[in-house]
Amino acid sequence: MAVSPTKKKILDEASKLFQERGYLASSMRDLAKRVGLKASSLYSHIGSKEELLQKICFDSARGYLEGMRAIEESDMRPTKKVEQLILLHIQIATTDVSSMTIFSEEWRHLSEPYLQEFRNMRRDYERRFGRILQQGMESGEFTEMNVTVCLSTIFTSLRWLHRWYPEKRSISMKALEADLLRFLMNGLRK
Amino acid sequence: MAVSPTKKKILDEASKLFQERGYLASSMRDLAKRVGLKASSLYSHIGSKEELLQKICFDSARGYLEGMRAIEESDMRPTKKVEQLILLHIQIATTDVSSMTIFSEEWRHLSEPYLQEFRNMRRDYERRFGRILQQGMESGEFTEMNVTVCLSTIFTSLRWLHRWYPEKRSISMKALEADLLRFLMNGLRK
DNA sequence: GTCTATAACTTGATAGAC
DNA sequence: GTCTATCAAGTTATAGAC
Repeated sequence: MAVSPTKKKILDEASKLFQERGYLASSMRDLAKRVGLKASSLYSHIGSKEELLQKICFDSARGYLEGMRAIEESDMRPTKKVEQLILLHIQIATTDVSSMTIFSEEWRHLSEPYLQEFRNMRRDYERRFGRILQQGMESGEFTEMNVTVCLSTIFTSLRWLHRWYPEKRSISMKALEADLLRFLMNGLRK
Repeated sequence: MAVSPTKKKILDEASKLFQERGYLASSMRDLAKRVGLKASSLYSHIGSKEELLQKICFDSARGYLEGMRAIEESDMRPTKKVEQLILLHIQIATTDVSSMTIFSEEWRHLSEPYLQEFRNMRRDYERRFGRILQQGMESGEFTEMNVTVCLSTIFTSLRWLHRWYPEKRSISMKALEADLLRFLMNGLRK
């Protein structure tokens, strides 16, 4: 299971490169240059360009799903669960910026059957998130509204983090998290 | 200023194609096939592939900026202004789905000097939107929080519309707009 | 493992006949 | 205006020497 240092470097640089330019606009020559190799040498460590995208996408997906399971199994109120889920997204976005971007936007360049598999995992996650929102509405903690609207709004608004974060550090991380969490929880309340 | 029917068809199909697959993943041969021509024939009507992207991006930008100006010039309260801006976004997203997507995500494939110009227009729009939010906080209509956080959250959450809308029609357009508006205005209130 | 060389293919765009 | 033919450049990936 130990990953060689070169392979790790390739994966790290690929994450950054795909984030900056997008998967399609990133060539294996660009990647090799950043790693300090010729393009052909990359293939001693990896099988293909898409394999890199697959690894990034599915590793990220695993992170979300594990976090979701831990929260589901707890006996918190829906309000607290949603708070924890939002904090999970924020934490992933701020600790692993490049993967988050790729996970959010580049996954559609996966080929089958990976594309289908990714979509399934995503839908599973969304359904489980939606179920918690539903519970919160039924228990009267949240205002009644279309679950898909809430869900999509929360997801996409958590997605801007990965664009914004690497740039400005004028506002402290803690303050940012607090304001974002407050805005979204505010949106749900009665 | 009249655009020939063929040119219009090329623009329309380009919008749809770029939205579905992304700008880079769309080839001129794909586009030609949809239009019902050979790739080389496209160049009797347009100058280049990027010219299509430019037109889509800047036409969209114009729509937002015009809407912004009308709202700025009115004498509504900040709350009402923000409501109107959100409705403007919803309206653009639901009437011109493909352009909205490209405007949101594909603009970065513009080359200079268009890229710089686009960024400037975007920043201008964001600043003006931010100023209204600031006014609302100062007047006590909105809760005090980081303006960039509000702004980015509102923008990106309005952006999911263009992914969601073409698919599901189970919820009526009016209900959707109402819930989304409510969620976001809720997020701002004290 | 890394390199050079290259295969096999796709891309945007052009030339020139009709 | 549309076509066929083609160019020039770029792509992922492989072969084989070292």
